[in-house]
Amino acid sequence: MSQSGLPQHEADPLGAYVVEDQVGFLLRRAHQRHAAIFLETMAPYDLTPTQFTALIKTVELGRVTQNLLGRLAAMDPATIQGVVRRLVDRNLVSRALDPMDRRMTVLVATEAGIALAGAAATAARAITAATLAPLDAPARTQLTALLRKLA
Amino acid sequence: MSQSGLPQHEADPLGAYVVEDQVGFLLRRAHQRHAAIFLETMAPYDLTPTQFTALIKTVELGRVTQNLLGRLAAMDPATIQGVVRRLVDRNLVSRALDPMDRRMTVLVATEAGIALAGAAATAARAITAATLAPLDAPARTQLTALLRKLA
DNA sequence: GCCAGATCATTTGCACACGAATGATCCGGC
DNA sequence: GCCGGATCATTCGTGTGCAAATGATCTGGC
Repeated sequence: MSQSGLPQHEADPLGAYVVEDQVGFLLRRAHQRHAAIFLETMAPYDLTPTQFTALIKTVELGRVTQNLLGRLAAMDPATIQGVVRRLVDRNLVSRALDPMDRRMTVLVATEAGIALAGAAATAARAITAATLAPLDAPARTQLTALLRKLA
Repeated sequence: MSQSGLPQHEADPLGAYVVEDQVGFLLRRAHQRHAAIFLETMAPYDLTPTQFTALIKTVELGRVTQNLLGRLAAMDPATIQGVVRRLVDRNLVSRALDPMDRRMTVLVATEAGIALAGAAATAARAITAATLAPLDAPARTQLTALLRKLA
């Protein structure tokens, strides 16, 4: 009852479902590859993608609340907490209490943080380029536009 | 020395670098959103994206080595180890020693695993559709093609 | 036969990622 | 004024994700 050409298995219970063709699988792979490129290129500055994003946004904003920073950098409160703690431990960001609202701690990038952010931003351009290297110029623009809509 | 219209900060040390426009940031956001959709839709089957992928591939292949499964499912040995352990704990996959090569353990999906994979594959189609919902049909095809090239 | 190098699986350590729960604080409405 | 609901930050538990190290085993070359 199994004379089909299928590999050592009777019927296919998956109904022609192919994991490798699904957006989710492809997104996970692409994200993994980018993370690998990021960590290697950013190694001199010892910043992870999330740490880099949080630092950049803090520099941009001047003063931010931790939760707000998390929302802007796409991290939930539980995640941004650890990220900020590591930045504070390295003296790239400083905490200050907000006298107006004692629930909040205001974050400000230190001089060292601003300097590192500037240098790291240059590396980040190279990371974007390396990630998009398999695509030609129009395809890069297209991909970016499509991903933005997906958000 | 700061009469520009920039927000409460002197010069911009980032050189017009905008994190939100980088592929890495967009990939991370898109991946997060997909994961959220996945977990919610797959809740009845209690499978994470990686667990689902590993299960599907095991069902497809009939018999696999753990490391090979990891390579096919885009997970390194350290990661696939935990994923497979959880599947084995739930009796969706069984382990067997390979008498030909005592380093390897051969994985086979159980009846329950095959049945669950079939049901979950249906949910997975809905997940792909929901993830791509913000895009029209041609854009979906385009995005999938672009992501594939990026891998 | 044997040994060097490769491969398999596991473990440890660190860093996201998020749901859920907690305690402190703020705010609007009454 | 006070109280219920919202917001801020933290913690816990679970699950990826990967580098690096380990021990067991296989393989090719000699």
